[in-house]
Amino acid sequence: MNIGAAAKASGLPPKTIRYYEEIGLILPDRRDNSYRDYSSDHVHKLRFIQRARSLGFSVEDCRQLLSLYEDKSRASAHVKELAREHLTEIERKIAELTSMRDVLNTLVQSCRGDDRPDCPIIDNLAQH
Amino acid sequence: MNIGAAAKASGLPPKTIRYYEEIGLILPDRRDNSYRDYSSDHVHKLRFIQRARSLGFSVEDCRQLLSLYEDKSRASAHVKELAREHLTEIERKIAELTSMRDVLNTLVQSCRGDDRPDCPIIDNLAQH
DNA sequence: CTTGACCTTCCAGTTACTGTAAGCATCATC
DNA sequence: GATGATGCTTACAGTAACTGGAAGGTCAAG
Repeated sequence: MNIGAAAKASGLPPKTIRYYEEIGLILPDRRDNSYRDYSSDHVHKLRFIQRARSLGFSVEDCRQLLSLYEDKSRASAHVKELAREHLTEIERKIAELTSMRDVLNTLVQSCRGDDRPDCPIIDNLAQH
Repeated sequence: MNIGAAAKASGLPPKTIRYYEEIGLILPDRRDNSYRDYSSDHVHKLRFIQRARSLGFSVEDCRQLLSLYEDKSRASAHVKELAREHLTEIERKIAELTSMRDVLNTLVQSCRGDDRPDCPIIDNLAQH
């Protein structure tokens, strides 16, 4: 399967798939014309990565997850540990963004937003 | 004031302050010995930026905000608009992360996490 | 006069791609 | 067989916002 077809099948852009090859994540075969050749197993793994990425796992996490996926005898505790660390990190980000949102919301609410120059948002930034 | 002192006063690392000079955000004076020299106004602006960055504004947003801050006659509507766009973006990110968290949470809950190989987390990544 | 802290510049690395350009390969059509 | 449209190849540059490190100049204290 050419890279274009693999892209459609996996939901990833060709550029991204080439990038994954460059960093040694998914290494396709090559045809005589030097075209990349993706098997259904390759595509399966690409989709695996696509899904993990959509859950916010880093590419290095994906590498780990793939190798855990390959290792049919590994303990599920290992996977769970990775997922839980990631979950913790996501929760940290949510908390950070939520706190930003609350402050910003308050500031935006308090600004009249008319043609006059006085602005509680700028004032707040300036005073701290 | 040397960069080290400006760093302490603004809460930003010296490296970051140099970077802000490099991109033309805060341009300090120079002494004869080529040391950077920060006035209290410079430090004030550095703190302004630090605060805006901590609310998640991009560096380019900070540039805009600084120029709005400088322009004493600009309409507050202009500032509010910028803040509201940023707020929208933050809310989008929160929604995205929350959805990731929910899925991950479910998966982590459903995985026993023992020494056996079967793992709903990996299964979920693989099946999609 | 030396030591240590602080300053300088410059270059490379980070994350995960994305854009662009120059140039083959393939395929459908005439 | 020629042609034009895709699709493929590589290689290089750019993104955001720093951060780390190396090599070397400056300054105050002892």
